[in-house]
Amino acid sequence: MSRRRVITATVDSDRGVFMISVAAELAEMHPQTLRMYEQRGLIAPKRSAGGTRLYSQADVERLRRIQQMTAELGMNLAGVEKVLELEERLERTNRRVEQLERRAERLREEMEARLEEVRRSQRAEIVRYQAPGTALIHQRVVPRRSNPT
Amino acid sequence: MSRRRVITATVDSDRGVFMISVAAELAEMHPQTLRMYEQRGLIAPKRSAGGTRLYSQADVERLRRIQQMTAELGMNLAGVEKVLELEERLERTNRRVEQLERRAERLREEMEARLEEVRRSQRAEIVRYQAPGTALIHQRVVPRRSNPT
DNA sequence: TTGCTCCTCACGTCACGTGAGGTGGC
DNA sequence: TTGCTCCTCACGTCACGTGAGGTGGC
Repeated sequence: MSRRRVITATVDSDRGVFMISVAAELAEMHPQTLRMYEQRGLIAPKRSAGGTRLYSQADVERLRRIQQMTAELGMNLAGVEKVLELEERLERTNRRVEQLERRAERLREEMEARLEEVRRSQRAEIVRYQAPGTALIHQRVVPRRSNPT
Repeated sequence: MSRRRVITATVDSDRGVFMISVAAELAEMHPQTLRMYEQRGLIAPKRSAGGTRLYSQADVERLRRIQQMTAELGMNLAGVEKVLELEERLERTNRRVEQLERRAERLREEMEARLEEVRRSQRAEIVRYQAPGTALIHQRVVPRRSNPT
């Protein structure tokens, strides 16, 4: 039985919490590689007051994505940069598609509702115009007690 | 004055028309590089019956795109491959956005038209239902010659 | 024959990763 | 003091481009 305790901490994914050795281990990279990536502008960790790099959860995830592209796909850093940019653009566009689809659905429903409303008011108008006719008939056939004018 | 004649030929952009030396010159690449790219699966020119590579206009454009990524951006071929794939996906998504926008506009117009149609038919109904009312009034105020029932 | 094509092999260059080496502050 | 951090420099490896070298068919 292991005596190791597992501690789960919930922190803002953008908050710098890991020093370079930890971030490197989490991303399965050499610490020096992380420094190099920063110099190349691929990653921008926070810094402590003393100048120590502090990587956030989001930073580590980005590093793992980079690691995947370089190690598994064999891409160089210029390619990684371009791909990260394109993926971001693609994600934005995908969100736009979803937004448009939702909007179209809402528009359709709204229009349906308005059509229904118009139809209902039309029926109401028909009733209103029938009612005076009926009232007239009643007036003529059955004399009411109170009769104005 | 130059005696060089400029000939403009219009051909299917997917038809193989350039031999490797011409394609290489148009793409500003070394012929050997084109052979390498083919081996790597980045480009797939047609072949003549004798086995000579025949590059289409589309092939040349693709080569120029690759040239831009490798020479200008310094990307390696793994990155080029990934970027080409992502750009294709992005383009498809962009077309989808345009399609959705057009569809939404058409839907809006169509719904507007239907609403208008319902309103018009409603007005028609009102007129039709007012008419008998008016007739009743006339019946009461001015006795008609022919009176059914 | 000339100039292209095809192919394979090999080498130079450059990017990238990583290790060494020296420094400084919890 | 130990173990981390910071930095710069340098070297090994590998991908890529390109040249050489030999072949064959319009």
